[in-house]
Amino acid sequence: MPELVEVERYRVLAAQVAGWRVAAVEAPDPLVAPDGARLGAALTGRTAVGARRRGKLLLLDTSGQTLGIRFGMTGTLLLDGRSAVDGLLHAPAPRDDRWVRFRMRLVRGGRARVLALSDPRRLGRVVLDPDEAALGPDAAAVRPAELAAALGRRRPGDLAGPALKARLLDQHRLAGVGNLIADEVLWRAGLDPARPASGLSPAEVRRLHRHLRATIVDLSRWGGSHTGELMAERRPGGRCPRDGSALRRGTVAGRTTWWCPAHQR
DNA sequence: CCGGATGTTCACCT
DNA sequence: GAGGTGAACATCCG
Repeated sequence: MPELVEVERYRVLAAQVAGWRVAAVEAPDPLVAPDGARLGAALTGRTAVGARRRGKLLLLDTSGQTLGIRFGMTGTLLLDGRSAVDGLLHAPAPRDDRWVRFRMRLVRGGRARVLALSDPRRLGRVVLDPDEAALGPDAAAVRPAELAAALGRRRPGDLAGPALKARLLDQHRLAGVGNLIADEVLWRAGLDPARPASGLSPAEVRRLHRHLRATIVDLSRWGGSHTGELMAERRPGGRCPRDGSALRRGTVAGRTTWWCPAHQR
């Protein structure tokens, strides 16, 4: 379920344990939390300091090392058994205890809280000191010049080059945009997902930037990546909410992509 | 039973 | 080296 919009909610949730001391760590799934023993040893006894986010990566700083959580497609963060996205979920509700792949008990003044990762599909990852520098600028705060840089410049002799959507999804260049946000942004900006990214005019880059930022604000307010205007039409027979054209479905950058052939150019 | 899924990574092409 | 494609990961859902 998580793209940047969801992970930001997780960050707010995780920030609640700032000042609490880690009393115990459970990492029973070696796929999701490789080297769980080292994780426990590093974190136990440390105090949580604060929570940050870069793209889809959640970072929990402690008095020792930093805990990094990636949520994959179906991961959800729980605090005391409750999710930050309860009632807004598109993915299965985190009701099943079998889906808890990582759990941390924190204490302060005789009270205890539990921060946990629920992830049915087990594509999430829990690691120590993740490489934050490998991620591009955060999409929620990206500036126009940074977006232009992320799209890349046309090199002499290049006729085509990578697709616009592929660049938006490339976490090394721009962090936080996932498949649903990408389609929503491109639909709003009236840009064809398969267009060469380096072929955008300066005016188109500014338009894309404006819609990227506005989309993230809107989806955050409305409740998640799946609350976009295009979302309801991502189905056979779906029509463009703007002009009523039949939407197209295809594969761009290896992901299922929906777009309006009439107004996305 | 089958197809698809909000992500990342890797092998293998061109 | 750069991009694209497809598979893999493992599980649930419609």
